[in-house]
Amino acid sequence: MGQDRPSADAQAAENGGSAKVARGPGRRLHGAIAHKLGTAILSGQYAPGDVLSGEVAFAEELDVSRSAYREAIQVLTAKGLVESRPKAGTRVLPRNRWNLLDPEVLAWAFAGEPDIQFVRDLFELRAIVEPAAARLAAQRRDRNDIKIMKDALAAMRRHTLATDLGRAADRDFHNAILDATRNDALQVLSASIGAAVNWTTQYKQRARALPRNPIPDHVRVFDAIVAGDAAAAAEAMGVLVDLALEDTASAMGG
Amino acid sequence: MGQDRPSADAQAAENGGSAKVARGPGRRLHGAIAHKLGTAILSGQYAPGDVLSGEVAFAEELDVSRSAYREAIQVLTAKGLVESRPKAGTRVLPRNRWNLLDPEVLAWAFAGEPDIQFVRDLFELRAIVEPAAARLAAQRRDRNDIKIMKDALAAMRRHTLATDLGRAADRDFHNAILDATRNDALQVLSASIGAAVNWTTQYKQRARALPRNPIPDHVRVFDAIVAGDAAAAAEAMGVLVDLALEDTASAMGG
DNA sequence: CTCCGTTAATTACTCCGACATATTACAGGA
DNA sequence: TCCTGTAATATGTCGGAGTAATTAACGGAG
Repeated sequence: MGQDRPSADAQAAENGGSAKVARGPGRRLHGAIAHKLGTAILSGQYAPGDVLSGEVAFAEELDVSRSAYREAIQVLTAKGLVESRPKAGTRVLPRNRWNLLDPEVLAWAFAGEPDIQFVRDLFELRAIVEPAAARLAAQRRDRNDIKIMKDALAAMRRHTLATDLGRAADRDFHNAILDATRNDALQVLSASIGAAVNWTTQYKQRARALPRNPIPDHVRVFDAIVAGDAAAAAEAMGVLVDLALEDTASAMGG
Repeated sequence: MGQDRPSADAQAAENGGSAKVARGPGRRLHGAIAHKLGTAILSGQYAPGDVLSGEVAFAEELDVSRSAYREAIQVLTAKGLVESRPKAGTRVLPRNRWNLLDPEVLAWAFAGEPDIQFVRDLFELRAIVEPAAARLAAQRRDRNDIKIMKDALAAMRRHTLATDLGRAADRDFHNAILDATRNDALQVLSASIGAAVNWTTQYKQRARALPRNPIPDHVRVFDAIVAGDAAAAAEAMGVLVDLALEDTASAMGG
């Protein structure tokens, strides 16, 4: 919820010199510049160690003021993508300095062709975190958590996962589980990964036949959490993650 | 490594009006402003929903230019702490929008009195992630990984954990494990959490008698990884995390 | 010839003042 | 009461000037 989806703007290449940044609605100019540069870095267009052109040159090339350009650079710096030093210029940092779990960085990473290896890493992390979250949720959920999950599950039954409403219900269900863990750090982490991973499924085809009805698997997780059975909840969630992995793997042809 | 430790500048309060920002060496002005505001937000000095004074007013109050102030705000915006809209002003976002796993945000969170609940959340997350990392490391480590871990372990034996060199060796050991997982996302996550958690142990007293010799427990992890025994590696790492938890709990009086 | 201190050039950093834009709030009319 | 248009206000963007810091070149001493 609230996560801005990556807009694949691969058509913005080669305008023949005037590389003006495209600012969508509600997006400030410096935000658009950050998006442009961020996707360029994440896509490997700029490699770690590369130095960007000087402020004046680059700002002029993008046809924006130096202020806007600098504010964009501050954003990239805040996310660990680049580092600026007087005389040395602004250079792209090594990949292990990047805040790969930052929601915006994840969005940039999936704006273009997602890196297979990175997707694998994220799924691996998800397979570690999500079952543990379900385990905690089973131990700490209260009546209110259960009600929210129940409603979300009912909504999932009404609308299929191929619809927006269905996917929203799916998100609500998983968010309810995260809320029930009573762990802010886990919540933030899982929400970011979940959003990013879901983008991969939408990447190739949006509405295609799902491999199998996901409702029963969700119900298993729900029942285990309601029963307070931590082990069963973790196991059932593991199945759910594996299912999503298969789905994504087939969608990406891996 | 490379993680800047939070500098507890609690003395910077109440200067009687001239709230000039203190910029340490190597820290730009906008970075100092971001640090000041970031710690203020993380410490609860500004609550979610609060609106900051206008740009001109606040910049003047801090005795900095509007440009520098704005660049600092962009940093905070990039980390999900605040949101600025024309006419509405800049307001602090709800806590679940904060990028709590951002290294700088973690540093800000631990710059003052760390929130007990948040520390508990981080340890919980660590207890989930670290054993899993050890499991993967046991499956994927190569000869080079083992050599680095071995050297770090030897350094840990020479210098105790009470020394800087000893702690550096400890970091090297754990970083080597993370490298061996071959998972960038896991690496970034665990490095952030590990750094933050270590700050808590240094918070109260720096060099005090450790509850017990940590070397044997580290050796158990090392041996399991060398042997490629995933289950044993995860179990041994779990012990290590629990040990750190006890250590921190006693240090914080919980 | 090597090493070290000095100098100079380049680059980001900071400041300033003005204008543009978006959003809210208010007032007026249907 | 609700809707619409208008005005006020704070952020957003711009261009330029001057400062500070760091690197690299240079020159002299050993």
